[in-house]
Amino acid sequence: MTNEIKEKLAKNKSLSRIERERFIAMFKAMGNPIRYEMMEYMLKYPGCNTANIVDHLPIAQATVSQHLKVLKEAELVIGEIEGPATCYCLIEENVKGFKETVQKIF
Amino acid sequence: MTNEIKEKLAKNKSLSRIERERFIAMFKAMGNPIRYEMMEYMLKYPGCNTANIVDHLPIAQATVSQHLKVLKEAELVIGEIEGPATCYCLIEENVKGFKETVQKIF
DNA sequence: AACATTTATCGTATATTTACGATATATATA
DNA sequence: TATATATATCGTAAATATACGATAAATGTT
Repeated sequence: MTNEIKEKLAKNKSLSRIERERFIAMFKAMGNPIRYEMMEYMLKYPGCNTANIVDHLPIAQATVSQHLKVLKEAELVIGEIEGPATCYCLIEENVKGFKETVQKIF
Repeated sequence: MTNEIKEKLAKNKSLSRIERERFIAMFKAMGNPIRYEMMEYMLKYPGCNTANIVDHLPIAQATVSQHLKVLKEAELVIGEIEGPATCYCLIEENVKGFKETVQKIF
């Protein structure tokens, strides 16, 4: 089987209900300017903490925390407790998976 | 200049404010299960009309029309009037552009 | 011109999202 | 143990999204 055919088959492989829901939740999570900015910030400053993000954005700390929760629930981002602070990073594997799925779909 | 370097530069090229807003609007538009389903349906049945989409979904015609408006405003979809009906298609160029941008970002 | 068909828009109810201040929680330090 | 610091959660107000039925608008047909 040629690689071309393999690729076509791969492109046709549809997502399970769960995968699909997670994929859509990722779109939704990134479809907000504040959260999009957060993603970019974490890409640029991996391991940044909540305070860093708050300083970088024009919204209150409580709101930042809420947006972080959305990104965490979408499994795009992980927060690791480090002392009294929480350090945030993109979940590279999942971001990669998201990007791959975007290529397959549409 | 090697292709590798060209690619890296391309990856660093950031979006203008307008491009960025459009990109985020696309995420938002696709971050809804009904609209996501519509996109898939149009991919499968390019040129389908509103009635086809209504038949395929569990929501009222008015709501379908509203969701179509969102996809149109996000420039992901175009509707061409054909007699009394409107035929819908993905805007392939923009979908392609979206996919490319997703690769560049994150 | 009257009527049927198809889609968009209007008005509106409900749900969800977004934002904030206040407060709770959790950890580090004095 | 008390205090300071960092973050999450709660309660809530306001904005936006989602859904519907009713109706308008646009086109094709008789």
